[in-house]
Amino acid sequence: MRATGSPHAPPDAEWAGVRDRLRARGLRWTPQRRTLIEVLSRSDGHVTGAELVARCRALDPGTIPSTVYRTLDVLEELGLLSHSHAADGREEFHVLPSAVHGHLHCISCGTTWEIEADEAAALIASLERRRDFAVDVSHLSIAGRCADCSAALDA
Amino acid sequence: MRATGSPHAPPDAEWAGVRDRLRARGLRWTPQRRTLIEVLSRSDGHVTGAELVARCRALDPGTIPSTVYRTLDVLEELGLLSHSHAADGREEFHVLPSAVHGHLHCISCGTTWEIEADEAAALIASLERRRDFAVDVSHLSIAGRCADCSAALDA
DNA sequence: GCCGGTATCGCAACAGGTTGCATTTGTCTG
DNA sequence: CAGACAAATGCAACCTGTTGCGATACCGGC
Repeated sequence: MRATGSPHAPPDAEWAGVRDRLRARGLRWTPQRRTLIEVLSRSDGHVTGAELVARCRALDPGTIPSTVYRTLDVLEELGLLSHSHAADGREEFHVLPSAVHGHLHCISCGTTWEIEADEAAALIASLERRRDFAVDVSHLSIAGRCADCSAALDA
Repeated sequence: MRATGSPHAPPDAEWAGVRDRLRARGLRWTPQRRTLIEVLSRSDGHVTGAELVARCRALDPGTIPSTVYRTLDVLEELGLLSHSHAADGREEFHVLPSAVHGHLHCISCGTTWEIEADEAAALIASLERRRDFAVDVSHLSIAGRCADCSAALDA
């Protein structure tokens, strides 16, 4: 069972093209990158950096963290990934973002939800207009308490 | 030169009362906490955790980081501080928040600005209504590019 | 002014990430 | 297919915080 990703570009095609996309930019296709791509293509939704390192190590015990993090940076530049920070500041990666979106984090239960760009459109427009500030929506991370946790707290 | 803080409660009065506020809760007034309060009373605006540790060490070279961070947690519970995360995930503390507010971080130059709660009111109300999610505005941190950096990038 | 309970401290180990640098290795060219 | 250049890797050290635990020292009560 795998996420289907964006309707326009099937994920497998995306991943299959990575090699050539890298080369086209003068970047290289290495075993370490292959391993990470393999992990990512099986991942869905939100994953922390540490989690990705762990999964790479499962495929290749020789995996070095700094290599993984550097490769993640590269893939983010290619647009295959976006990252934000969870409520505690840890990195959270989002694979194959089919649409630009931000995240909602519950500080009680730790669950994450996506928020679509249009949901934050008013805020973004206001900041753009009043401060000439270009918001990076994909990095937007909002902390708070979800409905369930609020209810539990009242009880 | 020192920030004047909230109009209702002059900062010095706030800091002077900390000792009693701690004791009233069964907490203690220790030399280490005194040092940190001293540092905070001279700080204005946004400070990173590491910066606070460094300033404490300047007053007392024997300062231990974990003690500082634990004390910061305590002071945050008392409402004397709030913290959020900069665009890179590092902790950023805001001293004596006179009003609940979020932050704007430029990913290019690293500058931070405050945004008032009413500026994000539409977003907050919308999340509250549509998702029953209670946003923690003081923890809200928005990354993007400021006017100056956008202009510089075009050139 | 001493005493005892417990909040706090200091320390050491850990966790997640980043950085600088010497070495290795993809990849392009001929 | 060999050679050379630059991109990536591996490694080690570092940075910012966090956590567990035994030792210390606040502080309220007698």
